[in-house]
Amino acid sequence: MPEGHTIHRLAEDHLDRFAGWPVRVSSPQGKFSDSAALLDGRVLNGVDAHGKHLFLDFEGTGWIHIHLGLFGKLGFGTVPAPPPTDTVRLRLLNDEHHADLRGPTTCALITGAEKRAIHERLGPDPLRSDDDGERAWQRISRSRITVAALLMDQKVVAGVGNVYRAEVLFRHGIDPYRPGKDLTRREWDAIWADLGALMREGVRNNRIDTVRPAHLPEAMGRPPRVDDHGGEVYVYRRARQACHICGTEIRTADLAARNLFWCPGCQSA
DNA sequence: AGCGGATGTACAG
DNA sequence: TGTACCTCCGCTT
Repeated sequence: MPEGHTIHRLAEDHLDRFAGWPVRVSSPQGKFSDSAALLDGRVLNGVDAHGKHLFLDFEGTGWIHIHLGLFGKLGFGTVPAPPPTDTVRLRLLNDEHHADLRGPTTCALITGAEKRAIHERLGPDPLRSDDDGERAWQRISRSRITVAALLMDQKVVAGVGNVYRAEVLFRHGIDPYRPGKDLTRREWDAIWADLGALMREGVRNNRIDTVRPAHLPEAMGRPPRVDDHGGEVYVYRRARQACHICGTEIRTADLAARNLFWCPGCQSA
């Protein structure tokens, strides 16, 4: 259940467990069998992550491109690996570890050129150290689209999903329906910096917490909810409950087929 | 047992 | 804008 922090964490986890050595590659479910046969026994050279896209570099063969979509999961374990169930799209295995991929939107063997094309259609990622928010600002500041929709558009910012969207707009007191062009440069710079900090914390903890880093107002110290997703949040999935800061009922609405959450008391147009 | 949802995206019209 | 796709989990019967 992935936003960008999950993918960057998975990249690190693959690097730690599999890089530098030959990897046994298989597709128990069958949908990736042809590519798995080409990859089996090759050395994993490195990994990359951009937004919600994960890339694994196999010596002399190409990249495995993984996108988890809404349901995809990657699970790690030690050896001996249990018999794979019939939903395991991809299994990686070495002398110490295994990794099972289930339910991804994408699991494909691609070339370097194809990988470059994917990077080109993604916006800057708050977790990629060479990226900055400038390109995103160019689009946001000229757009009549709502900031809530812009934040979810991976061509504008890569890696933000429904939880970080809701939480970052809450933290900065911005009504989700405000058009991008009505954001100030100062507001955007603060959002971009905060996304970087929150998402780095997300990579470290492997979950989304929006209590820390606590460079926002003291009032934010009130006890937040531990959501089903396992993190501490202020508005995400808190519809009709009282805002932890002002007591107003948290609202929810459908926006582009996703559930939006915000506090009408704290977030202004 | 069967349903509805869920941290997502792509495509059709 | 609607729909299809991938899987799992928790709730209802």
